[in-house]
Amino acid sequence: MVSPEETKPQLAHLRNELKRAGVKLTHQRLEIYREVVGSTEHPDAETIFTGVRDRLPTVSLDTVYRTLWLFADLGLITTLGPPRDRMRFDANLQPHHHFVCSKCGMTRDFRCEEFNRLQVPDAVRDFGGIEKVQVEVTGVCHRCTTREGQGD
Amino acid sequence: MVSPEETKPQLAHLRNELKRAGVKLTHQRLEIYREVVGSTEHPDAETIFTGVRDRLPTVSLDTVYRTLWLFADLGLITTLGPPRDRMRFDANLQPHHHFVCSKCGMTRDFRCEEFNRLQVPDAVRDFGGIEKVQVEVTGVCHRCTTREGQGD
DNA sequence: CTGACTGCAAAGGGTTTGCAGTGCT
DNA sequence: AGCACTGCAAACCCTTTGCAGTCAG
Repeated sequence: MVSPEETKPQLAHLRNELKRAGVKLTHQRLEIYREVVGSTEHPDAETIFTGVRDRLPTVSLDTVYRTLWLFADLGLITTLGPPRDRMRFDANLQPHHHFVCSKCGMTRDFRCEEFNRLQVPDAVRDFGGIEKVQVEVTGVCHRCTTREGQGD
Repeated sequence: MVSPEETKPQLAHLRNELKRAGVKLTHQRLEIYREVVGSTEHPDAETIFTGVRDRLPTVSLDTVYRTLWLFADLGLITTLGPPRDRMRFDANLQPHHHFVCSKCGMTRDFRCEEFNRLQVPDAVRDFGGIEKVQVEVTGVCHRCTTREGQGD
């Protein structure tokens, strides 16, 4: 958690972006924003929900979801990993890396010897034992690029 | 899809591993294995389900799930991305990379200038436009390492 | 004031589980 | 023949949606 002082400049950013998007700055949005910005872990909706309950006793979980997605749409936060609506399986046991489409979730393997040899910084070892190092390239696949702009 | 010929040596591997684990090689497991190994995309359970229906007209979706998780437990396949499926949010907009615990899903950011400068192979551009390149380090965090072996 | 926002509750969709019949070893 | 495995259906959990009252601008 971060002290209120530190998040002040970020709150100005929130105010700005919401105004620019033409949406209202509500008490809920303010507190949810403070909660997610103040957390260095990568909270799920429920964690945010629990975290803001002290300050917003009547807030509901679905408002947390709606608000977080609003922030994500405005570019104030991002989501972790590919759009993971379903579990996906991978029979490729060789070292490889991924290209993931941020629109549709399409995932393709590619091989790269250079990436296979990546050395992780020592500090990362403080988190735990390392099993695998994979590069994830995010972008928009050709199909989604083509579809863009024309009526879905 | 891959021709039956190509998957033959892999099937021997399946037979081996199942025997070693003391579980039976059933018709369903064989076909599901062929389906997932024969796919270079990263199919979800439903896709596998549809794919094996021709050969297994009465198979059920839950058997597909059980079988895929069995394979994953035996190390015959892996799953894509972190283990659990709650959506997680990230307020860190700076370029950064992730350490992810494969047991509990705990995710931590780390910064690495060298990783920020990674050049992706040209061939990857054929998949689509590139927005972001992130390194994902998978391992087991200290907490899970400590818990290992002792009764949860 | 007024339209956007919230809270409630119920629906939705992917995944898992309990149970009894089936079939492989 | 025994026992793991499968299919069925219902349960489960996270997430989204429709609606009516509420609040920011």
